[in-house]
Amino acid sequence: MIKQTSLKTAAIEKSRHLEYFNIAVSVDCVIFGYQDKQLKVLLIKSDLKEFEDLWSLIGDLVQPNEDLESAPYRVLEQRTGLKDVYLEQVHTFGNINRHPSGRVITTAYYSLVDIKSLKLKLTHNELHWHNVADIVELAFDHKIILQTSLNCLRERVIEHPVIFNLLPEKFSLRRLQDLYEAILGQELDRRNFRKRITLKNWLDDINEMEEDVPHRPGKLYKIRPGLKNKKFEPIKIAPSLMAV
Amino acid sequence: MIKQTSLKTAAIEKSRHLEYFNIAVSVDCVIFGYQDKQLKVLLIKSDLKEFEDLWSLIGDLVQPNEDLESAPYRVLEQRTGLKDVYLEQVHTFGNINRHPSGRVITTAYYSLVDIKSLKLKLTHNELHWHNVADIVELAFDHKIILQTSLNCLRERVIEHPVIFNLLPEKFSLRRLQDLYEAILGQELDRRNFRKRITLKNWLDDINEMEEDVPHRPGKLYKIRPGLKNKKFEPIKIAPSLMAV
DNA sequence: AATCAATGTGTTTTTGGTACATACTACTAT
DNA sequence: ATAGTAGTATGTACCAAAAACACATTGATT
Repeated sequence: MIKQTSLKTAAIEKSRHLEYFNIAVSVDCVIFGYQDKQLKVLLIKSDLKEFEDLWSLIGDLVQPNEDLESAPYRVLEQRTGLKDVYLEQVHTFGNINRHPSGRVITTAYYSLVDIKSLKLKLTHNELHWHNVADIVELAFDHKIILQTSLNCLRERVIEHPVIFNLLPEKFSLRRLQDLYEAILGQELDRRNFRKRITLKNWLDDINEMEEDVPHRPGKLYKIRPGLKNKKFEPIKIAPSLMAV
Repeated sequence: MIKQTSLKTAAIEKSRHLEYFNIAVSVDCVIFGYQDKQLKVLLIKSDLKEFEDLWSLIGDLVQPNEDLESAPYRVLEQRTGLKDVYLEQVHTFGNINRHPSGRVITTAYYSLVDIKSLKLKLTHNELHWHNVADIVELAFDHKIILQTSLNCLRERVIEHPVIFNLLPEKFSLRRLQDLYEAILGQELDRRNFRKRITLKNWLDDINEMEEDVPHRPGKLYKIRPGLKNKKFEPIKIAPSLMAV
């Protein structure tokens, strides 16, 4: 198993003895998942004595021969085996004393993954899923990083079809609504929710029904092909709020 | 006069000979201004032979003893003499080859300043204001940084009262609308614009009129005290789009 | 005095969001 | 088998905000 965190710490301790502008650069991944109506985040036990018994985000130093953007993909693949995940840069955190072992600036990314698709790989591992809502403290400044990421996710999820990265391929509208509620932290009206989702035209009705549910089964849907990992980035023309 | 860019380049060239994870960290400031109905950005002549005759953003390496967030404030004060400017982190750029002198990861910030308030300091200087709309090429990856920053600014300006950092203390609604149009890149309807601005309740009518204008003078306004540099950050509750 | 160019405001229409009620389907307990 | 329960599924009325739009006002210029 990979023991990256120790490597990272050792390297950071080494770096503090170098001169002038020697600052270590890392990435930290806020890996979101969804299970049992709860938004989850994948955490690892901190290996620093300063943060004993605290959990931390999964991160690593940026390698000299890799693009910054590539680092979180590498970290995610090393930790979870997943490729082609949805990743989004959130913010860069660089307070002087944010890392006890030395000067480290970290760029935070959040990722959305389907917990079921990597369940087996996590057994016998120091990684665990935690309910986002229940987290009270994390190592380093990772609590703030988590909060910032969650805020970004909340904004993003409303207008862009990224939420489906957290769900299995087929899902009912009820499950989708549960997920929205878990992310947004508030209950939604079922009828209005369904209206708006159909309006967005993100879903394909696949003519299947839920099975083995203890009630009337709901219809199953898939995300329309091509939408799931699409990046909807900057080149957004001026919004309508102040239109002519 | 400060000759930071050369220092930065020299330091970067030195750093490439250091081992392993030695990556330089810089900040780049996209300093927006507004004049003659044009959105402007403050640029400096690149001092790298690779980018001869190209302009670049104003940046510097992050010092080992300063917070990342402090660096852009320092850069801005050194370059323009301005304190208490409005600054916002945009994104961090870290492609391997983005800087020809070595591995540099840069965090971009944008800033909004009133051009008039620092006009004198820029004479006999290698700094110049450029029309954002006219820029076709910049040194490094600064064109993309500029575009990304502009997109952030566009989003921000709609909901938050930050635009006033670009204006003198007193201004007419017409000037404000011109500025919105310059930023958003589209024309706005005067009546709807005024309605929405008054609805936002950001302005104080100071009972003064424009002077020396070749037409009917308009009323002058100020931003309401306390709003100008206020940060309206993350703790934003779930938006109304999907409310109960 | 008449014209021009800008400021300043009000009304209607349309759209989209919110609130809300009822019918339908499957499983469960009697 | 029947009634009850808990979920799915859908439609309608109301309200607020955004867009489209027209006219009166003020001051400078001719």
